[in-house]
Amino acid sequence: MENLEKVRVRIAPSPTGLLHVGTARAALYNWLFARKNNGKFILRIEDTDIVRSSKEMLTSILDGLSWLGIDWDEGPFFQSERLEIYKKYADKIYEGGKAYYCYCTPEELAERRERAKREKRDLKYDRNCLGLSEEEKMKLEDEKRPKALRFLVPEGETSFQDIIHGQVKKSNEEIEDFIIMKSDGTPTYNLAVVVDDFKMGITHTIRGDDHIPNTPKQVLLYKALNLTPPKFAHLPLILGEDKSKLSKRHGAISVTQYRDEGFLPEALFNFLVLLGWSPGDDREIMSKEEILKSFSLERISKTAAVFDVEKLEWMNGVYINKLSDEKLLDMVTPSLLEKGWVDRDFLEKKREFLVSIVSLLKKRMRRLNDFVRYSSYFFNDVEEYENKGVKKHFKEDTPDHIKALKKRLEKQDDFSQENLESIFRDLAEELDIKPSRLIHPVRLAVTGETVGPGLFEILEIIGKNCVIKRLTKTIEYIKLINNEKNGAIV
RNA sequence: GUCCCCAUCGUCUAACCGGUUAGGAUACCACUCUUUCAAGGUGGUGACACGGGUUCAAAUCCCGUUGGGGACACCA
Repeated sequence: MENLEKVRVRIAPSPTGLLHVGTARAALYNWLFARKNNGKFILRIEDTDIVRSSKEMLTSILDGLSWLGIDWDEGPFFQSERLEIYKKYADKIYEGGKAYYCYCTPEELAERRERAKREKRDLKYDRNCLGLSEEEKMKLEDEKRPKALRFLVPEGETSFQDIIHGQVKKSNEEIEDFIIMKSDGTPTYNLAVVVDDFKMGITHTIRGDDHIPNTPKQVLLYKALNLTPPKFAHLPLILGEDKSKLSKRHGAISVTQYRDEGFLPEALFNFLVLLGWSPGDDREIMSKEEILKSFSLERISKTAAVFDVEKLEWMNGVYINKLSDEKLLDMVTPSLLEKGWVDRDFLEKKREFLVSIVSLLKKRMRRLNDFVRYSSYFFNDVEEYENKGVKKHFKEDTPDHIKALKKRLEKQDDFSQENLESIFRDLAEELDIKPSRLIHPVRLAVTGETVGPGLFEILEIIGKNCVIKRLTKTIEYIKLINNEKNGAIV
């Protein structure tokens, strides 16, 4: 309703790095806005910096978006394939007398900027080449000096209306004559976005806060070309724990990295959306459909948000627990294969066994990789016992207890957890010890660890043969350390 | 050095155009459950940056201070 014209938005990543979570979130908001308004979401690759762009990064971006469940209606378009178009518009600006050639070399400019900085002066371009006489220009042309095209910033003030921030104003005196065409004939970012956003019919430019200082420049270009700018919405930045803009030095920043670390796309999607937006009520765990239903640009906050991995982990745990055991098993299967704990044949024949492990471990998983961390003893022999557990639970009389237990278990055909529990408790009573004096040593014997799921459930899954084997091994082990202890005393 | 943006628990946030014991989530702590660790359940600690206005009434509107962040490339 709010727009008579069809909404068209875009995400325009540059393939000079992996898909940053900030870019991903901007993509999300754009996508949500497009879907919400029945509009189009366009993917454009800003690869005019040929040197720094790479194919791998492009793949990472495309994969990351797809993985998150963000699909695009048009594109990907590549700016590197549209160079003639920018040239045409640059010429138009030049012919209109709104731009001039600059023969200063990048080195000269950098030097001047450095000096300005040292002398604590403003580092704006000094319009050196604007005042060039015809002769001077001819001379430079004869020398075949490379030239860049600079936009001639007019006097006055430039402002724009931002959906999130309201009106933003800037005096043109603060804007330097920025370059729109580099000397190699490629456009500069500010020209390229303007031309592309116009050519692609973009109605709303939704992007990071860090672009606010660029926006007046772009508005100026729209004006110079006699075009109507799109509506702008500048998103708050995502910060690292130290409150500075999230970047490489904060560690994990790319979507693919989170994928590889065992996060679910639904969880990351949900988490990212809530970083800077809320539905207005207390809901947090929200499906894509729910989010879509309540999403609006107006509810996006202005304040930068710290990326809190702990909360992401919690949310991921919630999503993991929503999965069925079967589905979750499928998701952790690759890591089991990779570890070499199972093979194809095993997967097929022992599916029930695997599902029961998943069901046991699911509640304590926060990432998919937690599964292999917690499940080793279901697939491998226990090679060593946790040290502090040995001290605490392997006592002088423990071998006798375990021996007695082993004797009873050997007679059992029913290895159900209920039956196991009564065996343990009965025996403990007969031995006149607390059940825990039996439970803890056995857990350590069978898993090598002091913590984990309920013991009887573990025993049921591991099965009689294996449990007996491990108990036998433990009896020998404790005898050995007991002898050593006694030997040392004598 | 210049310009711009922002300001509610440690963190993410709610409180529609001024009236709330400032709500939720996470994290943390306690209790509970219990064979351990989690999960679950219950409870708790914890915030309107400061100073001026405007108003009967300000977290909310205005101004300033402070603080934080961002941008000032022939990168995007």
